[in-house]
Amino acid sequence: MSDHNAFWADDIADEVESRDPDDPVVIKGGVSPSGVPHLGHFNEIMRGYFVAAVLRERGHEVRQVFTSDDRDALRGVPRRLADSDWNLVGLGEVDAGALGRNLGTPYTDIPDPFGESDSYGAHFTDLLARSAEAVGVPVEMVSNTALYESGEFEAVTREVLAKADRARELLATYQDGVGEDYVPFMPQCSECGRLTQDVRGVDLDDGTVDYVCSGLDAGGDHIEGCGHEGTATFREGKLPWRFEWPAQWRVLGVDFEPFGKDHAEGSWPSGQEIARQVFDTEPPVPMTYEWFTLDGEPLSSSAGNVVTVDEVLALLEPAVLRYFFVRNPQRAKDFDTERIDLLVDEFDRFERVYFGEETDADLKPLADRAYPFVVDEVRPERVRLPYTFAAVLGMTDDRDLRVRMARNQGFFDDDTPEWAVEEALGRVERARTWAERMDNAYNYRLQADLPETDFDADTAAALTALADFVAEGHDGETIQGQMYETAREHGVEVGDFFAAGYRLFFDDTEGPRLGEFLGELDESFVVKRLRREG
RNA sequence: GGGCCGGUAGCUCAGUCAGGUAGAGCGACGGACUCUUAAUCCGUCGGUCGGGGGUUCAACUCCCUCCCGGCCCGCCA
Repeated sequence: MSDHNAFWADDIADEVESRDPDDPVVIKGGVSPSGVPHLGHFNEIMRGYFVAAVLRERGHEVRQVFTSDDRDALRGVPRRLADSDWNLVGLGEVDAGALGRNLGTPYTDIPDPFGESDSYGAHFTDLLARSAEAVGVPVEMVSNTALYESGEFEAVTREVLAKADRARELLATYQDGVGEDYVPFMPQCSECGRLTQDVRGVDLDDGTVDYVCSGLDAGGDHIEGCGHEGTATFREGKLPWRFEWPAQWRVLGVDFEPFGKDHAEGSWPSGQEIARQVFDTEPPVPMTYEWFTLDGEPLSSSAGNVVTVDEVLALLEPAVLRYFFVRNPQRAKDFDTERIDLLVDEFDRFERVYFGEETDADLKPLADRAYPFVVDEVRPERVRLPYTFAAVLGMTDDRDLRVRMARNQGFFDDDTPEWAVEEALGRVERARTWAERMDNAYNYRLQADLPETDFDADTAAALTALADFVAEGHDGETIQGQMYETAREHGVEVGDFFAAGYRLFFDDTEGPRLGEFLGELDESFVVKRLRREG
């Protein structure tokens, strides 16, 4: 990153431009469809998205492609999966045994455990593609398996096998355990479908390798092969990751690629050199991003600590999610589901700074630059209800009541466009979902029916008196004040009196600012409820 | 052991690249609203910028060193 711009994507774009690339500029990301795609995987898409957006704004034609590295072998069975509707399920709910028998087999050759897609790989690739769509990021999905099968990878495969000695020496400087017999190709066994590392001979003219199906190492474990001895073409197998990655750069003409910090010191340095010395191609502009944590813990598909984009979008708008990726990629960010309100408020502030509705000299340059890429459309008339206020509105299902309450607080007026009201109400739904999932201080539900109660005589009398007061017609603030008066007049502790009110309306001991909340409700309903008549 | 990236207020983070007297939001605390009851407004408190050394008139910023955390060096985004 040469220059210093307010927005990191401009630094990258500068560097891409300095190489004077041919149009279209190609931006790539990629993951193995190993399991439930989660928020962390979205780095691969969102980092590219912003760079693509900046480059397009500068007049370039840009392709944002995403490789599903779906010829990778299943190395372990994840603890949790997701069906095509994003329902997270444990292993017990699918045929786990079938998955276990497919260890060592490419994802595209494993049946979809849900029986819906063509394969395990296709299933999870599809989920990721739909996530990108939901966030409004158009990416071209490219199947790695398809690249092999169609022959698009055949030339690079031949190239690396022709230079096998150099490839081996090169890799050995980056990794231990690369021995004399190392061959940079993993054929797929024609009998059992597993990949194997055991290549016995290479025929460059025929484009084939002879192998023994003796399995492959996965972490500390070894996945057994079936022992079959056979011959595979260059299309029937795959390059090891360290070679496959630079091969993708070459075949797809990649100009920029972001990657996680796990690759920063491993695959990237070797990949650069392999690209230049084996594939005779210049590696893309790189960018390392830090990993997110989820509620302070590492995201992990295998451990099941994941939050999917689908889940995130149930809690906040796509624009807020995009904003999450605007911040410094070099720093580890925590996605704190307990405090979604803070993230959303931060976005709202970012937006106000952009529109000049709030002053923040530090934030202003970033807001000016990045905000238009975060929203679908720059619209000054939009209405953003503070997230926790939206959660308060979510205590009732009554749409009119929600609108009235927001109006009374000055968020809507006669000039508010209908679309702005709709979007604001959309946040109410999300905040409601949040309150329920977190079961937090906003998870109160206005009770349609009279809850079970057990009040002493004084409290009952005080409630009846308050009912009479409400029946006279007062606004919320006045009712709030009167509650203190009424409690004292009847010798009831103020706290106990509020608790009684919360019991009646929310069937709980706590809740929102009660008097003002009641002031928004239908008067006859409030009076009846205070009299415990229904 | 070696390497990369981080370590700034209780929390989340800007600021470090071009050295010039520490910033924001949230929280906490206090106050206002005839009112202890989570939506509003005002105010206050709050940091030896991980520790130490060096360069400089001047260091959060540059150099060295140490500590802590994550990651990589095991064909795993």
